[in-house]
Amino acid sequence: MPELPEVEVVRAGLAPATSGSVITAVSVFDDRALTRHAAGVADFVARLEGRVFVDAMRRGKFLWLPLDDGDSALIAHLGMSGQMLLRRPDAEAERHERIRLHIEHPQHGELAVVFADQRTFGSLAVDRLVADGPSWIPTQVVHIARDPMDPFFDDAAFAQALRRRGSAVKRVLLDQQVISGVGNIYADESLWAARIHPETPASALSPRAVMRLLAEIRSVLAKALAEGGTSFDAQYVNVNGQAGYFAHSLNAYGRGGQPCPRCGTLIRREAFMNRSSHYCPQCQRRR
DNA sequence: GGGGGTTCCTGTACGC
DNA sequence: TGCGTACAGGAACCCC
Repeated sequence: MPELPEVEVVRAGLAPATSGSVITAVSVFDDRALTRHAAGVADFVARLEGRVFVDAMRRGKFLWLPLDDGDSALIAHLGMSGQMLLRRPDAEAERHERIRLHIEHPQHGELAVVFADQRTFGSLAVDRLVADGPSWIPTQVVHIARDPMDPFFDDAAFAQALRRRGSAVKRVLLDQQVISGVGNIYADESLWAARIHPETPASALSPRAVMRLLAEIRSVLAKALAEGGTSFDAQYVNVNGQAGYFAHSLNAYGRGGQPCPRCGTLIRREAFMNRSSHYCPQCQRRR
């Protein structure tokens, strides 16, 4: 499932091929892939064809490629199963291909940027850029908090936000308006590393525990990024269709019934927010 | 505005 | 073999 490390791998993979490329043609095969683009397919195509990508940016799980008009960008959210793939221009259609952008790069020549998405929770859109402090971000990303790898992430504001919330700390970690980029996998892994029970009220955490948690979030995300992200199946791959290796390094997520790598107690899996939480009942005591 | 539940979607795994 | 069902979960949306 694409969380921050997976989206960053995709961004970094796209950047060298897309930056400086002119968009020569756009094909939309399934308009459900444009749920974030309210103006529809024709408008989406018209706003892209003939434009040049100038960069590749990311905040949390949102990815965007600013355009040369200076005030808009192609944005992408991969949802559960979205993929951005770089293909030869004549490559056969992917199984769940929804949109294909034909681009031409001054050095690399013609390429296809393919947006494929099995569960159709992902979407592309062309969005307007607005100023956000020193940077420019799409309007659809304005409400998303900075992610913990962002140099402008405010540790003190994060701690304050947790103090104000009585919800389970895991629920708060998944709130992209408090901290972005963390999803179910890395929330479970970070809480395991920080020895915090996922149902602990955020406001009950000591300042020291909050800082320990934030440090573990950063550590887990950095390790996952270094290993190319987490792949369980073909759902997450980089722009070349290759899987990441971090699934081999998971300590809690997906390990229900297996021994905790730290103490040997069996990892517990519980329903939580219409999904699953994985934690060690010994290391992560409920307060 | 915080809190918590529901909804969207499709492929896979599993039980009968 | 075939059918039905549970499950995976990001984020918008809703009501309290």
